[in-house]
Amino acid sequence: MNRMDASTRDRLLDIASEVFHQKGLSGARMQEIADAAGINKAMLHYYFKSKEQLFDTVFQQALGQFLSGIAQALTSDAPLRQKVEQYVTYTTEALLHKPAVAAFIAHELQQHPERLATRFADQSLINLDNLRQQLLTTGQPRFQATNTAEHFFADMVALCVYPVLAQPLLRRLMQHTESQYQAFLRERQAHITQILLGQL
Amino acid sequence: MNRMDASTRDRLLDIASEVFHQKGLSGARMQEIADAAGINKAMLHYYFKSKEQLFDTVFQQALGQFLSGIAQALTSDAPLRQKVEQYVTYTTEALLHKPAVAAFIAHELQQHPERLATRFADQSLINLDNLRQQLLTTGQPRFQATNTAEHFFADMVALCVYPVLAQPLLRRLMQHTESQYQAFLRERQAHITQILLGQL
DNA sequence: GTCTATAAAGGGATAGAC
DNA sequence: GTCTATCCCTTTATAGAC
Repeated sequence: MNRMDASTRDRLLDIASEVFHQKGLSGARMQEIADAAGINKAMLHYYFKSKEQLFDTVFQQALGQFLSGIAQALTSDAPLRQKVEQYVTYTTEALLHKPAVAAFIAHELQQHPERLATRFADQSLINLDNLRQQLLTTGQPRFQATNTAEHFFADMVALCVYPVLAQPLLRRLMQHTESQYQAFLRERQAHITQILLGQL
Repeated sequence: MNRMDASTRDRLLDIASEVFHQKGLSGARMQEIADAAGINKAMLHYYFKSKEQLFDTVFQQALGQFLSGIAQALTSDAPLRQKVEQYVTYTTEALLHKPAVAAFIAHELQQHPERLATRFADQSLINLDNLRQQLLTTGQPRFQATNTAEHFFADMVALCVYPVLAQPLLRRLMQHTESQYQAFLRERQAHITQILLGQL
């Protein structure tokens, strides 16, 4: 077999992801990726035409995974609490395995927001109306404010993602070891549901 | 006067900050900074020995401002609600003027957490004991849990910072214009205090 | 598919005139 | 203080042998 091997390509993608997540597009080096994979640059260019193309593949994959967690939670027709728990669990576990991915996406989107265009060209998969409806029908006064769904959504994502994204900072502020901080992040899952929904 | 002009240096720092905040250390180009300042690379190297040194200055300045907001809130002896309001206002306004700085700090610390060392070498300015005490004495059951101060603190920072940091993503998800999103961020100030402290 | 060698461009840094 | 010209290392990308 001499045609491009898909499993090799996937292996290279995984390795490239780690490097890109850590260093970003401009900080990553093709040489470093090749070294980590035990091949040379020429080989890497054989599988991916250019650094740009390799990066795009890595980035769209990371973004896709991140957005799919959101989309699943928002399009689900589960009750509110279950929806939240589902998102919090999914996101926390995903980020615990790839802590650098959140800062990576934020940093790269900062520079090129148009990279999102691909995702939202056809349909805006993510619709807050469903969530808004659920919030309003709780009857809770705090969920009657304007933009209640927008705030609730922003809160939920922020509470899950930021503590991972800012781990280097927060961990030092709290004087936690790495494993203490991981335990802290796990502890937050219940805490986040609590703070968002209270006794509901 | 032929000796290095401090006001020129400050002007260069401001311009360099914008570029570094947007593109990071590895993405920024000395040429671009020089162009934006209307000078040439040689001049830039006259004021700052190297790109590395220019970056360090920019980074430590950004980090210092970010941490000072936290330190002020935590060391203040104001009552809890006032403390929170103070932090939220300070941080929101600061980030509205420099939206890229949050992602910049996160991205650069991800790669070089040791850049924090300078800040925490002598004293750990930031101490959660004071906050913990205030939370416990509210009598509120939800503030009796373990790590209550850590969670409260992480929540507060996350709710303020993440929506700015992830603006390119969230803005598109919510289909807001830039000014709509800014209004949303201002609206969040009251919302964040409310969600953190409730009717307390 | 895999390698070595090298072309080609980019970008940080400095020499030296003014 | 400010500029032009240039050095030189790094890094992407490809040519071409096996």
